Amino acid sequence: MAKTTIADVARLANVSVSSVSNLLNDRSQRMRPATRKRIQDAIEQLGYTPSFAARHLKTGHSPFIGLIVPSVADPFFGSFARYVEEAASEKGYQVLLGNSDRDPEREKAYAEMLWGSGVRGIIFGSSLVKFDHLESLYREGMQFVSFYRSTHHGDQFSADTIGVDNIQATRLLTKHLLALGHRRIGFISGPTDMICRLDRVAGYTTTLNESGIDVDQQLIWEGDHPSPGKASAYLELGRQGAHYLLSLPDPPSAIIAINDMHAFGVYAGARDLGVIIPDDLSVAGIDDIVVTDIAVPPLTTIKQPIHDIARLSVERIIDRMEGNEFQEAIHRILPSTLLVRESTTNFAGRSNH
Amino acid sequence: MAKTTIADVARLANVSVSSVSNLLNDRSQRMRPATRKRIQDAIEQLGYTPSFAARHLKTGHSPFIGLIVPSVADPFFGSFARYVEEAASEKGYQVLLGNSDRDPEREKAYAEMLWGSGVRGIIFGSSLVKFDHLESLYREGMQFVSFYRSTHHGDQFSADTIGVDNIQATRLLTKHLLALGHRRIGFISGPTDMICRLDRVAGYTTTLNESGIDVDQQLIWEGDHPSPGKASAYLELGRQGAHYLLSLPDPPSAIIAINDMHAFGVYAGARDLGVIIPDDLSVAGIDDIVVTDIAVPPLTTIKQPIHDIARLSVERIIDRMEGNEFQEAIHRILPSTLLVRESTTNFAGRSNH
DNA sequence: CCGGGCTAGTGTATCGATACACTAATCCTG
DNA sequence: CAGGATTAGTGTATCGATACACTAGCCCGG
Repeated sequence: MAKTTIADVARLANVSVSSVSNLLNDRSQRMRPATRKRIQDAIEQLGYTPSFAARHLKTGHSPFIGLIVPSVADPFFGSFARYVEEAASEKGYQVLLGNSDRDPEREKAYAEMLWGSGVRGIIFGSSLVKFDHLESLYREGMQFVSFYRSTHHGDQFSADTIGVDNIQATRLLTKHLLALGHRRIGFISGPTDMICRLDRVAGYTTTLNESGIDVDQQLIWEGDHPSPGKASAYLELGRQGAHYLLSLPDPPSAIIAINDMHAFGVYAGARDLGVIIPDDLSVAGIDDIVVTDIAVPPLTTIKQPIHDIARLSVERIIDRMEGNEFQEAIHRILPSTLLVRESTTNFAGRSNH
Repeated sequence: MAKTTIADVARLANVSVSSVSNLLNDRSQRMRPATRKRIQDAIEQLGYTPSFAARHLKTGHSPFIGLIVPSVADPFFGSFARYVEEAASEKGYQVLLGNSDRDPEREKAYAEMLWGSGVRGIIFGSSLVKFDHLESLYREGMQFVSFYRSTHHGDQFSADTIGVDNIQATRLLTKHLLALGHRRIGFISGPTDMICRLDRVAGYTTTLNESGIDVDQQLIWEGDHPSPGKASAYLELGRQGAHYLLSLPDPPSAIIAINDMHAFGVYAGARDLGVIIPDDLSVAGIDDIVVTDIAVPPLTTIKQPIHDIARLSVERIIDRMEGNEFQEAIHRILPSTLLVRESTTNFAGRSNH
């Protein structure tokens, strides 16, 4: 019951605590195999595990990384969290999870708690347009890696960013729909307080412009902030957006939603109004969350390489924490791919109404 | 950049470190208001935050709780994790997340890492039938609370269990389907290595028996373990199960799936075979995950009070960690409710084939 | 056979907070 | 006004590991 310490091991193995410590920290090059074995046996016998608290107190760093996402109840971030945890645990790190609901105050409070707990690196699963609230922590030495922040908008400090090209994502979707003959394409966005969202809107508008189509601002629906904590909030927003767009005098024949949850909300909204997908309306999302391919109809979407992103994020944050502090920030963009499924189809002309 | 310590504060406020520590730990009853203010000002001025590592080393406990779930990529556990984190952070605790894939080895390894990190309490989001692999940790003083483990099967030690009555859950579903006229009701279970699953199967079989219907073992499909890490694994299992059950010489007219993800797999499997839900086949799940009500058709399911369960779990684990160690284990069952939606309907007689 | 260099370790101050045993100064109370 | 009780603190050993400055013993060259 009483915790066994490094001293207990040293006593049993008849060596000094220093030697045990050296072995534990891979500084045992110049140690006789016999001695090494004695120590290892003692560790085994006592079931000794080092105290991270003591180690942390002495060395100043802990085997923890922070992960802040809007909400793990969102299937997309749930998957992301899962991969982050997996990669971290392979490297001997543990993940402290925080849900921010995209609230800068909560993000800041959380990050500060983490700092107090000895965490020196945080992965953000999503980022607000402004990063200012984290500047003071950065000054103290906290390291950041941010997923989902494709472009850097003159931040005051250097955080790694890893993600997909969000502009490219909506560009692919918009081109796909244009190729199917759609000309009035709606966009359901939610609040554009995050960089990924701004980029996604931009990809949509620039692609339309390049194709000689004027962007009709009426076709861009920007929802309010959802009430925090409700996993179904995005569905509801998508539904509201669909109601709005489909009730326009000249409604769109296709809708791009900012993510798959919003897209499924569009499914519900369309059903409310008796609009059939894909016959009357093509719908596309982004993320490829777990249920997209068994939805009815299966959802056309953009698949993000979130497994790779998670692993890379973990590698980077550990690199940064383990000392190579003043290296340049990296801004890595990984490719995303268009998955064409049955929710998008050829524009069949304006249905009679 | 250099961390400010309790000694810095004491120096600035012209008191001893003991006094600062006393203030920080609410032992300042007998301290002059003026002194208290001096200390508080010094803390403010220096931006001092206590080192959790040092505190932990001295006191033996840390502000962390562990949360082990099969996978946060599963929307159900994602929601659960979200609520656990919320409740914990309100109480000043942080959540360390682990994904076990229901592998006892991984559970054990994870729990031991947590112990080494100073974590003295773990919430399990799901539990394996056997808890033996955790016994040695329990001996050392680790506390456990387990969600989803409705009955206690003679464990060697006392862990709190909080959850829903899984027997009752499938009982409600089975009765509902019987009331609709269904007599051949299939059950898709996945491996029955977890208590909640055993209970769910039991609720189904006993209810059938009580109604004078012989349980046809052919109608119970037990899938293999899914490949770890794949969020879509349950969908695939449900699909396989549906293929099997619907290809029987005398197929069921209704299927209960062990959870909603499996149920959506049944949706996919039914579609593969041209079976229409609910006309040809009624389907019901358990969990009420986020997309159930916008599925086509919306899924009849059992809603678990997972928000309450999460909060209660956090309260209990903190209680247990904070010393009242040898209190009795509690076994709390919270009510779950049947949500009837459009995926279940009256048995219409055997469709011609 | 002396001394420099190497091997295989050892001894101990230290990280930052806490807990417990102290004590100086003041206040009663008989 | 002696002396016990109370108030408002203080001093320091301690938690468990690490880092760095040591050193005992041996080898080998000159």
